[in-house]
Amino acid sequence: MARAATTADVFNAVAESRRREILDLLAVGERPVQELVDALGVAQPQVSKHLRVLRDVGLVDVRDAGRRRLYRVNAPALKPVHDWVKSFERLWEQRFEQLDAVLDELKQEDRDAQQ
Amino acid sequence: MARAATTADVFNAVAESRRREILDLLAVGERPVQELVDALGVAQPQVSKHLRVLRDVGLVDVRDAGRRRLYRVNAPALKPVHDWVKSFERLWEQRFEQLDAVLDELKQEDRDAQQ
DNA sequence: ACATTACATACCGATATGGGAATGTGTCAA
DNA sequence: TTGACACATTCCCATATCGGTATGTAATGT
Repeated sequence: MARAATTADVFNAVAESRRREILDLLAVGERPVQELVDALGVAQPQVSKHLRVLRDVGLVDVRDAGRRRLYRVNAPALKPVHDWVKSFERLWEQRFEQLDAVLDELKQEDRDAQQ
Repeated sequence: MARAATTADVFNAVAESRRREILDLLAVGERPVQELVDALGVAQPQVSKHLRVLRDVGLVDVRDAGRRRLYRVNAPALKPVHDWVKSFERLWEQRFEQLDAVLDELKQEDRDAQQ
């Protein structure tokens, strides 16, 4: 065995920053490949390959329009990521509350010290 | 150039399913390495290496306890992922609303047909 | 028909990655 | 002190992945 296949799932597809950039651009609306190439400053084959990965995991859909191909985000495919991360939300809110408590305490001590 | 370094950021750290499993286990509470090894059924060195990656991106903290090392989640490190995904929330809710609308429409047609 | 445009795919090379096995390091127990 | 235990690190290997370049393919324009 060796490295596990990574482009096979949404988490890995999204792990690549270029692909996140692509999704960010498509979040605004449908776009042809060339626009993405221009916006990203990346060579066309690279963009097509990233789009291929995104398509394979269902993160984007395509539509033919003459000799261009219009890509768009399929947002619901991100739900697994959202749900997983959300399960930790409680934990970090807890953390921030604790931090707030500590800060309040420090302020209080500060006031006490000044009297 | 070649492949980009991937373990360097939170998105990639979390892209590996084993590491997500580790975080899930640690979400419950602090645990020594051996417990993770048992729970995951993975060899100890592999677990230690995954923990190393998680530590490097700040997703977990360690605490020495005798000859054991207790790991715990540092949830706030997940916020960048949460925030990014959340920016797409609006899009998929929109999608679901559209789906609901279509379903309602179909139901209506169904009722109409039965009359 | 031919050139051009818009994409996709194939191929190549460099490198990062994960698993396995072996080894190193520090701590506790007898 | 010696052995056992808990964990980290190192080395090796197979492979996936990314970028770059070249090529294939389909649609449009002349």
